[in-house]
Amino acid sequence: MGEKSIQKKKYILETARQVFVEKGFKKVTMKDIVEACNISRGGLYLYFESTSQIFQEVMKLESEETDDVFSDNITEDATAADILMLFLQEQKKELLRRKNTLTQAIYEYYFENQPNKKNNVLKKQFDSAVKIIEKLIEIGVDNGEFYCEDCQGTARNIMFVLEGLKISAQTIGITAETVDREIMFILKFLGLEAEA
Amino acid sequence: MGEKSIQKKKYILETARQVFVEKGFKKVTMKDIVEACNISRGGLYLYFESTSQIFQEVMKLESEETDDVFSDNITEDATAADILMLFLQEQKKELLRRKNTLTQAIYEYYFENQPNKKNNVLKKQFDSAVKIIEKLIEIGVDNGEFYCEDCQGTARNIMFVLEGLKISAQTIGITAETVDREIMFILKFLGLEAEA
Amino acid sequence: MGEKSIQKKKYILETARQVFVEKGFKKVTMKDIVEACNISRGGLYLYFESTSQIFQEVMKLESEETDDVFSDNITEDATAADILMLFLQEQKKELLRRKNTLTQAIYEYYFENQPNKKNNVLKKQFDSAVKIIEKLIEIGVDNGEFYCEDCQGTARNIMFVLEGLKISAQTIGITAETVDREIMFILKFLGLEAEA
Amino acid sequence: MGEKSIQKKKYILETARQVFVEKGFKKVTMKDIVEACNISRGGLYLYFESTSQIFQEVMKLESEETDDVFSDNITEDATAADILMLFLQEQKKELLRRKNTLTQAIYEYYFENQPNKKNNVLKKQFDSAVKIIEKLIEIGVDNGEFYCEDCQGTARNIMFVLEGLKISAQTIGITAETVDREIMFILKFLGLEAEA
DNA sequence: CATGAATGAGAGTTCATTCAT
DNA sequence: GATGAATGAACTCTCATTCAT
Repeated sequence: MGEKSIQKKKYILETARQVFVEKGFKKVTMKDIVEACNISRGGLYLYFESTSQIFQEVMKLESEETDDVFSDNITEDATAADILMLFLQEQKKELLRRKNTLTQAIYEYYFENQPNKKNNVLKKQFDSAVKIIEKLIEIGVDNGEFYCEDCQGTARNIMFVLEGLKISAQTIGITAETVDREIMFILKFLGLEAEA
Repeated sequence: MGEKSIQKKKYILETARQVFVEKGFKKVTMKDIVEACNISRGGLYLYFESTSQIFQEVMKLESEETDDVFSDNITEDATAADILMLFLQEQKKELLRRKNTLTQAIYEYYFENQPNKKNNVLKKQFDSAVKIIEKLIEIGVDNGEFYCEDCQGTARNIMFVLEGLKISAQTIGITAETVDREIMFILKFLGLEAEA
Repeated sequence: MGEKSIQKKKYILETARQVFVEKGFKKVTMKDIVEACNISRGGLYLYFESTSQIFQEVMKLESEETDDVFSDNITEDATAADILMLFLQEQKKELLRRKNTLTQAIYEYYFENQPNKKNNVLKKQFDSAVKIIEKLIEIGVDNGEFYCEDCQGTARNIMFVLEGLKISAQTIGITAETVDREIMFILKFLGLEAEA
Repeated sequence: MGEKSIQKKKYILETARQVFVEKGFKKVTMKDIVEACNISRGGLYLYFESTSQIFQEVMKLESEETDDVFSDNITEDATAADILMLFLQEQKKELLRRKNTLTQAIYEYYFENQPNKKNNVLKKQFDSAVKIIEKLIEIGVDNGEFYCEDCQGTARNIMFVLEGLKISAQTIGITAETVDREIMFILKFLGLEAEA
């Protein structure tokens, strides 16, 4: 596959991403993507053979690009509390962003694909996030910033709360206040008197 | 509509429920339901005019039938802790039941319908659950069973954790241990040394 | 068939008439009529077996009821010119009445049924109208009211003009002025200086 | 759309025309046309989206092709009477042609579309025909061929008679004699002793 | 590589007609 | 007589997928 092909493939994935953002996963058809990309019907099949495959590659691209909220924004002398706060604010932004989110599509995709299967990417992301938060809390505890008896349990709890907020955002709707309240609840639990 | 019609309508709803359990909401077609019910194409349209309408009535039936976990099972001398425990165990059972659950279908339905709209039933259920748990905790605190500074915040937090577990069960998969750990985390937070 | 049955049949025909007025002939379904009559689906079949049959009976009823514009309204001492004028004014009213007319339905019905067949009722009506007008003109000529060389030809011509106006009313639309102009044209041809 | 597409579109329109000729407008389905054209169900939708659209284009094609009876057949030294006669004979041919006529379909189409609306093509054709005939009569009068007091009125009258004959041909049936008689009536009115 | 015409399966929906009650 | 539930055929329309160019 030449350079040009790679470019085109990337173009298709980026355009398709937008389609998934707008329609979720299940309702997207090859035709939708063809039309969004302004390419020929047959053309799409040269690169991909199903919406499932396209969506998988969209998610892959997404995770490659989003990667490191942390490494990008963290200064030398940031405290654990700073970093945790940064992470939570990042999540808040994501939660409240109604558009430009793949959230629904990802949920729909995982509804019918591979829950419990090995290499469930979503699970890996979840677990890795738990680990990072755990470490962070441990550091905070060591520094005397936080108070926490069960760092891993707390990290896991935080992640489930975030998941709960995420799905609620898509189904019952949540406001900035709701998120702030949950964030403050978490921080207070860690012994911080937070002002979100 | 006669008695017989009512029976048939109920039969269709129960059969359709199973279809939604198996395929979620978006992918279900009128044809799927017709075939599952073993009735004629036109027959279904005598009772319902769209999968959306059917699904709404399925949810309604569901909520009517599930209604009162509490009132049914609570004895005179149950403590607040007993009742909370009962509630959490009930949730656990629901969470782990992979089959026979409308969860995915409900999420899919709300993905494309009425988030943020008035009379979002899901939201009402969520809010009412928060209130019940809040009351329960207050009673527990008054009785000296629990320790809790922010009853409402805690109730809300519990519900978001449960939501997080619910969606996780459908996407990344969860085990009984995961649920138990979260339940214990909650109980410990309320000052109970729990044995799940 | 009892008295009650006859009443019901008449009720159905009158209600169906309205349906044909609104939708023409081809697009009317048995269901339309059932719903308009507020009777049961099976019930209609006890009396009629197709929209065609119903329409035929509607037309029959119509012609029985409309019968005699002439006999009803003509005074003893009316002149031929008076009567002709009365007839033409009657036609004008009918032509301009956009609603409550079976015209379209009748045309549609005859489009697919029996043109050229014996007992084409429409043809009989046309021919009989020509004859009446012819007689009228003859009387007028004898009385010195009209001038006319070819009474039958003129009568026929008048009827074709009226047909032309009738179909034009349904397709290109006509105004009262258009009708008046044509009536005046006819009258002038007969030697009358008409004020429509 | 390539040359081939244009050819195919034309092929569909020509085939569809035949279907409309046979069944009128209202009863024609996309399926009828698909089958007549011997193409696939979806194929037709690549070119047209409804029977209405197809019919409109059929009429357009028809009018483009029929256009100029006059310009094609009129010699240098033709008199007004010659031309009028030619026109009337042309109409006669059309009137008596029972098959291969769109007449019924056109009537049905206009029954449910745009009577009285702006750009009612049928109305424009009618009005333009009136104008042409009027001019023709004026020329004839100037040349001493015709006698006529109200050229416009006469032209309009001729057109309504022709309309009357046209609809009568479709509903009660007419013979060549009937048409001839009407043509002679018209010619005599203009002062010509005609031999149809 | 790329196009887009073409196919045909399949979903939605409506109705004429029948038939048990 | 009367009802209206039920059936199944027929129609509309959309798409995944293929294939000649």
